[in-house]
Amino acid sequence: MTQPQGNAKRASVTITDVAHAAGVSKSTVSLVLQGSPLIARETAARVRQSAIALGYVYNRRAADLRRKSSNMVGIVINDLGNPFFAEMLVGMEHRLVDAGYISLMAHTDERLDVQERVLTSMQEYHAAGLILCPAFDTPPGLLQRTQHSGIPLVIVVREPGTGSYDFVGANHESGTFEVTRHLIGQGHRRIAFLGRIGGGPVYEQRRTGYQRAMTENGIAVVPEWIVDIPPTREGGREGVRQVLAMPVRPTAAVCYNDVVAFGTLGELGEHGLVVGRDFAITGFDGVAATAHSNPPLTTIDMRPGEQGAVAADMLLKRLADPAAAPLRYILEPRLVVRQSSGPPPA
Amino acid sequence: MTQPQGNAKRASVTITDVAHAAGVSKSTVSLVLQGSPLIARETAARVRQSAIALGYVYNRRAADLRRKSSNMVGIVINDLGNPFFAEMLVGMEHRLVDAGYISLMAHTDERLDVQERVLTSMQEYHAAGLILCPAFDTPPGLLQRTQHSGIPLVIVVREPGTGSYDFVGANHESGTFEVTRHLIGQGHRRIAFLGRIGGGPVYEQRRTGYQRAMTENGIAVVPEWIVDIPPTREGGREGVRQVLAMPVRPTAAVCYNDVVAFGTLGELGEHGLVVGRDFAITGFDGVAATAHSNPPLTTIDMRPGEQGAVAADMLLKRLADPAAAPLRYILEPRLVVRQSSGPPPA
DNA sequence: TAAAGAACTTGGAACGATCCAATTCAGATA
DNA sequence: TATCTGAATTGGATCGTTCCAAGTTCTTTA
Repeated sequence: MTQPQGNAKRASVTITDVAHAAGVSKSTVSLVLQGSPLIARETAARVRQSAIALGYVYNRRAADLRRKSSNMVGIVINDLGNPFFAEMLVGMEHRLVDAGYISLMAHTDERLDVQERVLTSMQEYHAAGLILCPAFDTPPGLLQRTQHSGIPLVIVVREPGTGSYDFVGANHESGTFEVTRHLIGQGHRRIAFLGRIGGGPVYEQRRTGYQRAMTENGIAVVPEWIVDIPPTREGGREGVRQVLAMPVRPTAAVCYNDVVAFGTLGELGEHGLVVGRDFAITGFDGVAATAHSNPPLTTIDMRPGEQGAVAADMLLKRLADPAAAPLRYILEPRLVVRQSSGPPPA
Repeated sequence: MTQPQGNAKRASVTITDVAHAAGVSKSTVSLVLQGSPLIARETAARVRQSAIALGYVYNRRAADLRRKSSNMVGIVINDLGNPFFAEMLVGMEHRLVDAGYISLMAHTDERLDVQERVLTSMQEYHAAGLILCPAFDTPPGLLQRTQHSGIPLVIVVREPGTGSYDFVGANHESGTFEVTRHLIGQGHRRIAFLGRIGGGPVYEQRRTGYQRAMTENGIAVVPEWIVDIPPTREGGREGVRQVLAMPVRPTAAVCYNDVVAFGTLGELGEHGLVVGRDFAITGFDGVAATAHSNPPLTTIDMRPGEQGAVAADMLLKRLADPAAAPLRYILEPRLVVRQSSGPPPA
């Protein structure tokens, strides 16, 4: 009734219709639309008028087909529920739109079959390039296949296998090393680590940083301090419960990421403990919410928005020069100290 | 060096190449790819083999051009920094991928020019349909123009003007009414409202619900209780500072949304106040993080993921039946009581 | 006055699929 | 043997652009 309407009859206005209306050839219209200086001013004006009058909309698929190009960029994200990735997506998208691209976005939610599907879909649509935050356990073969298809590919955060991809990542180990050292500096000795065990390189690196900081400061890590929990808010709560149940209770916990840390804030609060005074918590990622939680969270700032922007820029560079050597950007994390990491209670 | 490679020579493998290799015509290949039962089993198998052998990838733009269809759906979001919209996006995207669509996503960040640009871009790409969370102050004309282009359009959250669009929204007034009544039930009398003044219908409705609950319970709203702040975490902090400075201090605050509420948690904590005991806070939106903040937040659950899914379903319905009467879905919010809204201190 | 050049403009062949009408070719039927 | 049937296959037009080589005016120059 109300929806399509006038459009039902004439399928759509084409460049040829505009040409007719303006009394020129379709070639001329095409040139006008591309802003070519070859066409006389008045002609161009006339063409543009007819286009508006007819309600013409440019058909980019047809153009792209002929021209064998496109200005769509595929973005594949593994976990949009985590604000880290949401902020990264915002950073990417912003840069791409500014550069005149539009993003084909897909969320895999860590499911490999979905990832496979959306990647082929993006190839079928001839995306100009792809930015991929690989799902957990992505086989390196997938990346190779994708890369082989000839579409420029930038990998972000996780690096499955050791290919020669364009890559944007971060030094995770130095991050947890820093933050753990900070806690030790505050006087903590019994420090727990809340995260996944054996969940791929990023997990390993973050845990290693923690362990290295401990041993380098002469503190032996008690195995039970390393608590295996899923990297979610719920996981954070669970971790806290385990820590509080330990016979000799730690006074601080280094969390795998900010989301886990947020979960611990909720749980510790419910146990009547004031974070930063009764127990120290640190996060990892530097999502925007860390500055405003209760208490504000000491974290490792990974500047997610910046990482996204860097990835987008890298893809744009690659598009400009497809033959250049692989690009790499490894972000050096920064420690941001806030109230959540005070010294242990006397 | 490493990137495109073998693909540089032969631009790309087409259906014709596959046809040649398999010793059939391109029509046959096309039919095979579409899974037509017309083609003999062995022929189909042979064609599929050649396709794989040549590394053929289907060119959906070419197909779509001819077929005048597409399975891209445009999603335009106004504020991805707010987890409410991020969760909604996840809900939509999930549903669309399941239905075999892929999403062209754009984030406007409340900028009208960006919104205009991405919408035309999506039309130029002949998206099969559009889901739009309009930016602030979107002129109703834009929607009409977009709708006029013949692409099915679902509007979400904000409804600029009074068109006959497919719309997914919520009853905001009843939400704040409920939550305010809850606070009154807890014994609060001096209740502030933290949000934008004159920021469009959604703001108005939420404030109205608060005011109605107050007056219906015989409480006169002191004008200064309505605090005008931006709908951000920073805004929440700012609002708290203003409230705490009032000569006769309120004992509770109804926040415009969860993000504002999170800001207040941080700020109140820094003032040494325990939320839920010394001061009551309520949010609005029901984002996932509300269940794990410190303290967990009483909020109005708007089920953002569900709203997204409903919007996607609505678009799918519209695609199936473009001529059907406009669809509307108004979600009834639910009050979720958690620790942040305890009774006032004695 | 003819030739050369500049400034525009244009026809028609791509691009890689779909789709329709037409064709081929067994095997069945008369 | 001639005709018919139905299954399997195919040629060629088409979708809406771009792009190239070529065409048309109109000035300028020798």
